[in-house]
Amino acid sequence: MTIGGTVGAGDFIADAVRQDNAEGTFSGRVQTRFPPEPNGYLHIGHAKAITADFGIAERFGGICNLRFDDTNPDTEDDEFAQSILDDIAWLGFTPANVCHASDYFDQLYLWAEDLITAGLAYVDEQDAATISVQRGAFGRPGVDSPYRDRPKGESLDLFRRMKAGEFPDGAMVLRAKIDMRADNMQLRDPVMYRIRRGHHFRTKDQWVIYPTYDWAHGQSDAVEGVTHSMCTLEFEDHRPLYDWYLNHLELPFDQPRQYEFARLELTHTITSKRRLAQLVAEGRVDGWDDPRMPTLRGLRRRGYPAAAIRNFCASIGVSKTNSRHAIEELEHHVRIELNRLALRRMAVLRPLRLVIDNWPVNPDGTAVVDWVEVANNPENQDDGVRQVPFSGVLLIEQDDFREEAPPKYYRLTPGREVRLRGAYLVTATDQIIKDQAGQVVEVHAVYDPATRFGRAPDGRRIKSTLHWVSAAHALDATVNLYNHLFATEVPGQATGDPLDDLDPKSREQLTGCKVEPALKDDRPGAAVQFERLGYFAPDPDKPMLFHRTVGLRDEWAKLQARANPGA
RNA sequence: UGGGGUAUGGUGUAAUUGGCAGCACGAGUGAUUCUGGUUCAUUUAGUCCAGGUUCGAGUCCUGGUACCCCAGCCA
Repeated sequence: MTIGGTVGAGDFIADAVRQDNAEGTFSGRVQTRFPPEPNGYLHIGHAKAITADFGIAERFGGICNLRFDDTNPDTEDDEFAQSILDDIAWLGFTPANVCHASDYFDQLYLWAEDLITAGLAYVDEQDAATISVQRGAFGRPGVDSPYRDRPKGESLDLFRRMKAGEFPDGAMVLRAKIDMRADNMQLRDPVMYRIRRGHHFRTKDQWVIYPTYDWAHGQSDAVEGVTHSMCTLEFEDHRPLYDWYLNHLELPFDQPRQYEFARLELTHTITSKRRLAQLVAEGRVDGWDDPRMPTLRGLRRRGYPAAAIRNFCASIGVSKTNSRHAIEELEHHVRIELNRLALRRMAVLRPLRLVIDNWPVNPDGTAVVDWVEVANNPENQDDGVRQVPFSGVLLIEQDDFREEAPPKYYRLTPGREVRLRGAYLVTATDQIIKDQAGQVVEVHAVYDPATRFGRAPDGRRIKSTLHWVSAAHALDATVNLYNHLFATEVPGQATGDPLDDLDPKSREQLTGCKVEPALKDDRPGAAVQFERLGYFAPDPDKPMLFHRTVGLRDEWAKLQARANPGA
């Protein structure tokens, strides 16, 4: 996939693959994997990893597996596994195989016995705190466990009895015998197995010992025939361990190689699974699929097309630099997609009555109703047209009328002609009705009958086009405005708990909104609208654009700044 | 404190491995437009610092600086 000309040039992992192919390292074979732990929902950060994993495989004619890294029964659940499956499919990727680390528990166990037999692993009966102290510290070497040099036969016996369930949780662990004085902390006799009586969502209660990440990961890669194993930067220190295990085992394939890249960070966005889980647990959001959440499901509910997320991930590429991308970059890709495929609808969030004084009436005194034809999507004729009822009493957005127009304000103001989208050109009169508080509640205008469908026969230029609904036909709607959860972020000021930085306006509920009748079929009650992008997504997979709300908030701020340069 | 990494416009990311610092987002300006959207044109601004090698350094050498990761029986 080539997006914006930035991909394909050469991220460093692709370079490595090309070099391997040139040298015949894996006989030209390329295989990757996406290895989530099923302990939460996928978020935008995972999308980057997925895109990289599947992308590398695809670019080099290889395959990519989905592998659940399910080595910790305490935190994992089938609910999460299912959601991950769904989200990957929604994103548009198809794993070559769906695998589980737990599929390899037998093989892992056998390999562990091999290591013990080779004198490269031992059972340690100390508790976690003691082992931790013995590990030493940065710049200070660790000390050997008193069990480090126990006879192989003794370790083997103990390890078998660990598996058989003869010891309580935490009583002992299996450790690799590497080097307690290594500069790299990962090499100070890491734990390979621990006793854990948690209920595993796949293997149930079959096992009471579970492999750690480090012991399971590289070996799982090897079993599957992975060639290029990509993970995030914090595992760089683990690579020597990854290699050490593999070096001491008999492998069915060439030894895989681990590559690390920077995880995705986005402004205004929390991409820590732990934090997101906390938000859900504390009830600060409605769930993992709350439209304010940066989870794939949240983004989907917010109306983000999968293609936009894919394109974004492809465009930012893969590097080892810790960086934080601007959320605007993601939004840019969302706009591109939405502009292409979103259906347009008209809605009025804060209604203002607009009365057309010269609108005709029927012989019985009722107002004429003119069903005008409006394109569903001007960017795509195939989306067709719909009929929208126009009549003498309309509702427009309060923001679209100003009694006294500031400079550069092009919308309705007394004496000015604007276009009502798809309908007629109208000119506001001086007649303005206000309530006791001085608020404008009704505006009057006259229409030009020669401008049906918004076309001016004389070709006169109209600066502004407003959206509108017919008061008699409009549907009542409650609209939820959703925004990023962490919109209040200030650069360099994010010292405290990011959860204290929630944007209180990340969700606003507007009642008394009016939407055009065509939205009846689109379940307006369930509507989700994201104001900064201005789209409307009653059905997450069928986004719709609101007219005129695009960038309104920002534009309005600019407008006011221009109008009052001093303020 | 030891080890492992990373530094290129406001934000990200490239540079054929020593040869004109390119692209995207953002921002500014103008044009177009039945969404103040889109589209088009255009402007702005960059190699962490100090030395060195070289005809020539983002790239090589020396010495600094800043930031990230590592002391779970989490992943």
